[in-house]
Amino acid sequence: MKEEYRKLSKYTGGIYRCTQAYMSDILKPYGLSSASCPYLLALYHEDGVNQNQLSKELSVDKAMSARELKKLMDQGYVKKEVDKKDIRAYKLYLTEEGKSLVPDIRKEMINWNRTITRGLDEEEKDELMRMLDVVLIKAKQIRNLKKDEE
Amino acid sequence: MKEEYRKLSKYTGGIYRCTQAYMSDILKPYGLSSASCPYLLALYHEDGVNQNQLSKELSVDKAMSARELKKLMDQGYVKKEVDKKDIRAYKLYLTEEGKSLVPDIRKEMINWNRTITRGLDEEEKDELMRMLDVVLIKAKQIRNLKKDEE
DNA sequence: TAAATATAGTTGACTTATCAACCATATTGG
DNA sequence: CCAATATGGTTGATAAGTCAACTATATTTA
Repeated sequence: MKEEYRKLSKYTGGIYRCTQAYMSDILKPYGLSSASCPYLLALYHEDGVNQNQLSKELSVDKAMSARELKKLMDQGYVKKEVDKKDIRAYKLYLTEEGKSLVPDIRKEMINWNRTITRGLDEEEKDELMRMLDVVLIKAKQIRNLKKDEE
Repeated sequence: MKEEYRKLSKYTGGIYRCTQAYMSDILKPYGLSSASCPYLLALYHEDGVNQNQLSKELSVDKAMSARELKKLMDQGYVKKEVDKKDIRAYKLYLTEEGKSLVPDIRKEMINWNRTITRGLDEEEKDELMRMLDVVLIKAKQIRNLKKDEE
């Protein structure tokens, strides 16, 4: 990786921040923020998970999830159910209203991703995703390892 | 990109956040934050730039740069000089103290990047960086375009 | 050259995100 | 079984980052 000592985080951070800025504009008319969007998209595909699982899936702190999910519940897009097998935990679901929002948001997200990856062919995009997946898994592993040391 | 509609920002965001968390621990003994680190590394390579140029290079808002650079100046790691050709602007430099910090930080950053990219061979890493570069350039373009519309 | 516009930097209000401490319940191992 | 430990969720404090409004100087153009 030669001189690329700082670039990985420059790239990931930069792309992420541009994405947030863009989506934040797109989501404003829906009364949604760029931070709440990942929750809607994730719950659309995986019902009934709890906040910790969701936080890990999205690589964010569970405190963040607690607050964002509270907003989404207040807006009526997400509902919680106590998990009968573990009364500390909630099972999370989209409401009908929440579900109806997702297709549009998803389209916008696809559109943005397609736009910023013009310049790569389909095969390269697949490669990029595969490699980012490898890197993210590793990065999360180390982060969790560090937490266990404490 | 099939079903990958949300994943690019999941990956970039996730990798970025893990990196921040890791570097934040590493930098604590130096009295530095993960947010100030990019400035030290960037200035080590490119002296005499101004805050706007630096902000663009790092894909952050200039307000962020103003505040982080102020901290670094208070700590004695960065100094400003009024640009004689444009008295609105400052030219930014690392102090000797600032310069002496960089090699260690850089080593840590390289080490982290090497660790999270284990699983990719050298050729793949180069490919990854090249593709992320293409994507970031595009993402920044659109972001700037949007600003001009306003 | 004067007016219009653009650019550099700062600040206040706000969003996004983390960490640490905490409560309550679950799980594990003596 | 029960003590120790782990896990799910919440909250307060704080860091990271954006946006919009502003001041001051530069640049463009009519």
